[in-house]
Amino acid sequence: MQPSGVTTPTIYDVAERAGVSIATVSRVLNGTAAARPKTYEQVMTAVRELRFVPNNAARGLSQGLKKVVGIVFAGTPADDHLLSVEEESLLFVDAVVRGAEAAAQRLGYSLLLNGAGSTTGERTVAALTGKVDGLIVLDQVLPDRRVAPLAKRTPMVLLAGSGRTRSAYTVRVDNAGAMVEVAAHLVERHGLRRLAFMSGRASSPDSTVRAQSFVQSAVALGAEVAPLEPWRSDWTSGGAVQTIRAFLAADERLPDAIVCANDQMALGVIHALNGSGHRVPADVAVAGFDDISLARHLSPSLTTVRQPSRQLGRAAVEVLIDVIEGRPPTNRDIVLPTQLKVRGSCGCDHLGDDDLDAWRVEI
Amino acid sequence: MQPSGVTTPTIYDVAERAGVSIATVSRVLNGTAAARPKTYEQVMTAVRELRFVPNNAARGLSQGLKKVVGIVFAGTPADDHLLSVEEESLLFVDAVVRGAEAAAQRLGYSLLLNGAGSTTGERTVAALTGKVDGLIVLDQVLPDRRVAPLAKRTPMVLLAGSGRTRSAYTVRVDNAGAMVEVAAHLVERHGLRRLAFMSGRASSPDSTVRAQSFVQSAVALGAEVAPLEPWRSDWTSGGAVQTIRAFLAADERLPDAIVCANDQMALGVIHALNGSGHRVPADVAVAGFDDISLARHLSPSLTTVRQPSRQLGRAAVEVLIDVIEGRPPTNRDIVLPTQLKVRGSCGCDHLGDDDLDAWRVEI
DNA sequence: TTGTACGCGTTATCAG
DNA sequence: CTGATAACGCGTACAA
Repeated sequence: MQPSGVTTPTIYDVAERAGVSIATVSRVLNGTAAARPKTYEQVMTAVRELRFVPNNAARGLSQGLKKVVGIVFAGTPADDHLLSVEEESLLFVDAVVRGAEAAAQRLGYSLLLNGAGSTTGERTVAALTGKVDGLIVLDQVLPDRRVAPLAKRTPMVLLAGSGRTRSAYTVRVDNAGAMVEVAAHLVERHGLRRLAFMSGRASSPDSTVRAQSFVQSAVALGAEVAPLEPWRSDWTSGGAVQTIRAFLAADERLPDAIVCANDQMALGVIHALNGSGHRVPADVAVAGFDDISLARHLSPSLTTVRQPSRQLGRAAVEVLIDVIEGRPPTNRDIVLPTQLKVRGSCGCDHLGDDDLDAWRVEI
Repeated sequence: MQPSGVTTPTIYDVAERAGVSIATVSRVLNGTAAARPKTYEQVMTAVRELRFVPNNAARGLSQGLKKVVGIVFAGTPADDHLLSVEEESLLFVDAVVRGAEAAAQRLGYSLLLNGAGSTTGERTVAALTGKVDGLIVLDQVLPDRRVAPLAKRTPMVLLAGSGRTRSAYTVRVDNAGAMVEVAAHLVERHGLRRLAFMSGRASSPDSTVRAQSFVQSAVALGAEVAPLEPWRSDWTSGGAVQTIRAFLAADERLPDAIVCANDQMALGVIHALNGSGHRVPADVAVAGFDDISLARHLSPSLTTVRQPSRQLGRAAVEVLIDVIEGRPPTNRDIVLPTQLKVRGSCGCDHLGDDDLDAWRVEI
């Protein structure tokens, strides 16, 4: 029964040791009802001596609430042989997870982490249903039309993505608005005309929305944007390096600016450009998206759209738990603000201290 | 009972619909015993129609196995107000978590994520005991002497750290050996004599071991190392920037090389140096530790010690599950290899393509 | 091959 | 204020 051989004390052990019934133990432990001071003490010392910790499985069964929320991200292919290859994961996802974890913990829940392959999303989500009270599903794991049936069975909030799904709660940023700002900055402030947008994986609504909005507003401002497809990459720095190299090998003329769907690709672009003798931002400007923590500490520092990643995770958890506990929020589509962070890679002189103080942490 | 109002079908619903007993349902679902083809089909269609998913709490209670392993990292202070400050988290930890998640999933387990504050480590770990079958505890969450009592109650593996704890399984890298290599490279290959080591948080055995080993071997090679304390930072880029600025403000002479306890600090060091007109590696060489995925795509690319972060997570999960399922490994201290990655920041000409092919991922 | 009935550890409902 | 005892949903001896 306990394969590991270690035996854990149960509430019965505590009750016996304290000379009371299990009901009493349960009550004092949960503060459900007051107990006589003496009884209280007896129970507590028994708990301490036995180092009793309630079995969450039993508690979950009894209460119908496991106090666990799951978060599913696109990333871990089930196939093991791919693991060695895909070493570079999405920093944005990690930040979201951190925020979600902190929020869950604060609200008395735990966070169950779960990667899903490109084809396993639906199955993964469905299976997880038995282990959690609710789910946070990130961009790219579930096509919009798969959401509704799943959301009907389990409290569920979609994090990032298009925001077009009405069947579940959504927490996201205004991708479209952010790209309008980027385009405006590049075209109007820097007078750049020949632009390119490097997309992430095709299955990502986030990437798609950013691309479309960027193209649209750039064109509206009189600039031209290179065809999207050849500029597609895979969200990673390594992938972006490859894409740029392929482009350079084809001996094509570089655009004035390359805007990337995330920071990691922007990094790769800068690296590849530097490696082939091109200067950023002198020869070509580069911008990213996310504002990963390292972005400001690079040379050149990265111009990017700040996305409140941790807060996204946190908001998602808060909404989810509200739903789980029967307080469905009225706002079903929460949109958090973005902020254009103008730094060195677009050609602006970076003052270097934009918000550095915020980074100080006592040792 | 179900605060969210959604009702989930149970095994009884399936049994009724299929016209069999719950025992039969359980058997076909778990493959415990063969069933007549017809019965099998009846059950499976009922399962499909009802979209039945077994309740993990019940299953865990019944079997004494929750199929969940927890991982505890130092990082999320319980205090909410600190969240806004500490935005930069350890990339190494994120990588470990990714590796652990993938491994857990492959072995049929789920990963429960849990941050612990500097003072809450013990309590957090103890409380988690009720939710999981075993725990992975990262560097910095538990002082060595707190490990034994906890490890006695729950299968537990320590990830990173000194490796000095005999009371639990340990998975780590050879920090000391790695630093010997770094020192040798800097002193013998580059002829540098005046060195400095930037530590991470004082509570981290990882940082301490690296520092000690580096100092020792550098001195043995005839170099001198600046006093450790003024060079201490907090693992983050932002912290490192501050440390360097403070140092420069004091108008002290820079060392020939600054070796950092992790890559993020190395990045910050380079950034701060660049910002004050110093050139890396021309004026001062810089090296890191971890080899985060971005390290090779920076300018200059980062010389660092590659640490197999994901594999650490994976190995920890594998060991843990072996213990949980009653197959205690004989090797209680698993040490994974590190590799010195000589790149641009130490002054070596970086060929640029060291292992770039490994980063290609199909889109 | 299948069904009955019990146990897993908690919480919660009732009496007392 | 406290103690029996019935769920909770699933796995599994034990019988048939």
